[in-house]
Amino acid sequence: MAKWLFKSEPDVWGWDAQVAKGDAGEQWDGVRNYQARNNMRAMKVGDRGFFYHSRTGLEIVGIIEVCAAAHQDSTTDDDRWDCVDIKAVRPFVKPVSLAQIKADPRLENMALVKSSRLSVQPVTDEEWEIVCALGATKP
DNA sequence: GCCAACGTTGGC
DNA sequence: GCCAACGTTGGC
Repeated sequence: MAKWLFKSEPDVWGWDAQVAKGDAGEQWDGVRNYQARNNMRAMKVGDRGFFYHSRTGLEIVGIIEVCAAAHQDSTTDDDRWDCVDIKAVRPFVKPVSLAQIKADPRLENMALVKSSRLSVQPVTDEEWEIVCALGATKP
């Protein structure tokens, strides 16, 4: 099962808003970047991902699960843009900050560090385990 | 709020 | 198909 990372500015759409949606989840709309879209098209129901707060927060705050495969982004009529639905699984016991990730040599190749502007990113199984351990949270 | 890095657009 | 100009993102 593949692992991913979703970035959002908490002022726009944060972890609390995601949790409030419950198991129904919410579409991860508004992505207008081909690489991010392609990542979403590669997702399968049941895949898990990290939820990262960008700009304000700068930390991974929880784990989400993909609950619907890629479909048309309903916020646009442009059929180039797809999105998946995700739901909150559990919060991190200890949020993992960007500074922590940058300081850990095992995580130096994370897309979060290397391609900081990509809003939907793949995460390797190894990175997944390390970050969950840092967050004191069950993967 | 600033600005560097990146992606996209559009003229040629 | 190149590349300059522009807009957006996101760390600081």
